[in-house]
Order: sequence, then C-alpha cells, then structure tokens
Amino acid sequence: MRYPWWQHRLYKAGYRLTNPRQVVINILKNTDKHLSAEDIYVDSLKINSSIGLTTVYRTLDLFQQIGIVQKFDFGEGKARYELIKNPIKKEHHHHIICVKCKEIVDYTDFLNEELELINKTEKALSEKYQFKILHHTVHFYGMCSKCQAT
Amino acid sequence: MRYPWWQHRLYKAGYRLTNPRQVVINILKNTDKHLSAEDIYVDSLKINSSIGLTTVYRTLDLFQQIGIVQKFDFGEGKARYELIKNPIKKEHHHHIICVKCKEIVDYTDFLNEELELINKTEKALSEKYQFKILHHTVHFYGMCSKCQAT
DNA sequence: ATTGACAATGAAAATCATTATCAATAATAG
DNA sequence: CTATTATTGATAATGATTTTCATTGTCAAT
Repeated sequence: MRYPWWQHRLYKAGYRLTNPRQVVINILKNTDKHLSAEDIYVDSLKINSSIGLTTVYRTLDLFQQIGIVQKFDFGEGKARYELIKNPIKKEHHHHIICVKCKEIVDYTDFLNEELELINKTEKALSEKYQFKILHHTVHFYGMCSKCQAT
Repeated sequence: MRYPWWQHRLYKAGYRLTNPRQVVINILKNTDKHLSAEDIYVDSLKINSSIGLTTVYRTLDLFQQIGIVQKFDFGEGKARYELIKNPIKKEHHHHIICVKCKEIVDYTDFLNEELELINKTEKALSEKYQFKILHHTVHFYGMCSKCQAT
C-alpha cells in the first residue's frame, strides 16, 4: 500500500486528507501519553497555528469512528485519545485508574494470556450482536496507595 | 452482620447514614439499567421530593470511592452508575458500545472463562502497583449494524 | 432526651468540556 | 482550471458536573 494505513482508512470511508488531520495523526503518533482534545489542540498550534479546537474535536471523533483512534473516558470529566495499537504488538496496554485522584497506570501484564480470550470474545460478539468491533478496553478501578492513606 | 453490606462500608469509611444515601441505594438496587445522575435524581424526587441534584452527584461519587457503586463512561458526555455486582454472580456483565450512536449492549458471554484471568490479573496488579482494586470494566467498541448501513 | 461538633445537604451560580451554527476556504472530480 | 462539496475556524450555545455557602441532620457523649 502506498499510503499509510490510516490514510487508507480515511479514503476508503470517503473522507478527504487535510492538514489538520495530518497534524493530529502526527501528534498522536509521536507520544505514548493519553492526550486530551485540549492537549492535542495546544500541540497542533505549534505546527499549524490556524487550527481550531473545534476541528480537533471533529477530527478525533471521525478518527474514532473509522477505527484510527481510541477514545478513553477515565472519569475525569474529559476524554483522552490514543492511536489504536495492534493487540499483538508490545504497545498494547490496559489501565488501572484511581477512583479518587484519577491517576492512570498503564500495565502490560498478562496481555498474552488475555489475547486468546479477547480474540475469541471479539469474534463471538461481533457475530452475535452484529457489531463491527474496532477495539476494546480493560480498566481496573481502585484506590492508589496515596489515596488509601488519606 | 446486622447492616447491609453497603451500610457497613459507609460506616467503616467514617461516613454517616442519611436519607438521600438510602434513597440512591434503593433506586440502584431496583434497576438493571445504567442510570445517569439525572435519571437517579428524577427517581429520587418520587421518594423524597427535597433531594437535590448536587447531593445525588456527591452521593454517587462517594459510593464510587468506597466501592459500592461503579461509574461508567460510555462516551455519551455523561456518566452512568450501577451497583457493583459480584463477578461470580450472574448479574455481572460487560459492554459493547457503538462509537457512532452510542448504543450500549450488555453481554455475559465468556464471563466464566474470563473470571480466572481477571482474578489472577487483579491480584497481581494490586500487589505490583499498590492499588486496592474495587472493580473492573471490559468494553468493546465498534459500529452497530444500523450505523454500518449509514 | 439533649447537646455539641461537624458531616451532609440544597439552591444557585460557576466551570469547563464538548457541540451547533454558519460563512469562508480547501480538496477532489471532471 | 473550475465546479462541487467536504472541511474548516470563530463564536455562541449547550449541558453535565462542581463550587460555594448558609442551613440542616447525624451521632456520640452527656
């Protein structure tokens, strides 16, 4: 394929390639953090100072719908976004979230053991419920050591 | 124990038993839906017309922190709440969410197969990352059949 | 039963992430 | 290169959640 995978997805779904979309992709590609729309907007201004926050929101929403980006809600009152990682690759991870201070810990333990189950589940669910599944999340919620002390 | 489990948790964590808290618990106990704060507020008015929306929010947040209630963010722009279900019991379930129309499907398939892995993971994570884990979520995101057609 | 300390409440205003509106601009087809 | 649309950006609007603060309720100790 002559285009990057995400560009393929854009075209295949009938959307155009624009500068704001490239900028957002690049920002996400170059971080391993979970960025909020605001974070991405601020970063995007460094590259193209005319990009609007609205466009960032629209772009992230679009990317999420065509399966380029994963949207996370950790209960902070705002969403965070990440490029979808291949579950087979190392970058794939899950999260532990403190219900009090909202600290987020990424973990990669047991992902191999989980992979088979997830694949099996994903396959069965997409047939049974007629969903085209794009990605999944596993979140453990609890209280971090600091907040337990309080 | 002479008190219901949730009441124990309240007292153990140093909180008082109040009418609004009882009302919120009762509403959650008598539904299998994922209610929003507003939903719960509306229902609570039928029981005690002087309860405020603010208190509902505060109560849900408190319950979430002491492990009575599970807070869900399905990406609708508002949170939903549910009493924590015992993973061993039948009521425990996970979710499939349409990234476009936000339809939420509960599923209980493969939960038995999952149980062992979840328990093992939960134990290991709580030791490794020093979290007191209260509950977990598994979400599959995709596009429902209706939205695929559009 | 009464009281005092302080947790909890409710009303209203404030905050803040996200979305709608709409005229201007840019990307692709032909 | 031009026409046709998708896309954009500025702004205003929305709506869920939080803050503030004066009032009230809970519970342990009288």
